[in-house]
Amino acid sequence: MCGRYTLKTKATDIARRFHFDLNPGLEDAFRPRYNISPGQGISAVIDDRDKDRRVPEILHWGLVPSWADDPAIARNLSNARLETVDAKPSFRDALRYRRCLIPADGFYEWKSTAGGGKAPHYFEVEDGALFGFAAIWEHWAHPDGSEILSCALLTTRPNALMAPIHDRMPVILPPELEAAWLDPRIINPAPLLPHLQPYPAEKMRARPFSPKVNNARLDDPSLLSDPPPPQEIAFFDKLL
DNA sequence: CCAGACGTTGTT
DNA sequence: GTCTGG
DNA sequence: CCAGACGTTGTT
DNA sequence: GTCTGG
Repeated sequence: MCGRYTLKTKATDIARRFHFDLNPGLEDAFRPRYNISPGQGISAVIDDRDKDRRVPEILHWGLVPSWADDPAIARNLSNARLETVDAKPSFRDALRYRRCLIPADGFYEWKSTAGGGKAPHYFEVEDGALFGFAAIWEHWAHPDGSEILSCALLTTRPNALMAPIHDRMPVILPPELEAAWLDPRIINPAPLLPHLQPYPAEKMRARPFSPKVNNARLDDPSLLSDPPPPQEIAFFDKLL
């Protein structure tokens, strides 16, 4: 699955890469992040049909279906399986009408170890370049009148690079598909889905990571230079 | 017809 | 074991 | 995703 | 809201 990622690229570079205007007031939302977790507000890019342009949006990571009685259901819906997303009542409308892209420049997956432990690994695309996770979003009206905008990241089977670490991986949009994925005029997503594949392993790289990332309160650049456990380095070296 | 679920991950 | 916080 | 809490009463 | 189970 995908339950943690980074977005450390400068806000102006993110806006340029995904073609949106960086409105004032988004400085904090787009501050460099090294440990983004479910339950937080995350930066997304959507195509606003009325304005006919791409806009940044802050969405709660964890989707709340519009019919939900309790928004706490979001805790279980931070991901949506690509294989079934078009059939699930919780996701179907969002897939048709509310697709979005989540800017990122790396993500974490945990490898279950023999002793029942978890060893984090860090994954990047194209030598650390920005990319977009394929995601869907939804709105939920609170009885008190307030509204929650929320999202779920799509997942799929792992590519060859990820398979030794984990049995799922997030769906990363091929850049040439980004425009169609965001296009709100496309309300039949079926032709898009075959283009969503496990991202090519040869365009990604991976490394074992410091267990400090386990603690979601730690969100600073020192994580990236903190050494991983020696046994995980050894495990990783054997894969090559 | 009404009642009750609706989801993912990991783990067993 | 399960729920909440980050 | 992982980490960490998880409870009451009375009193200050 | 919509689908499934009874």
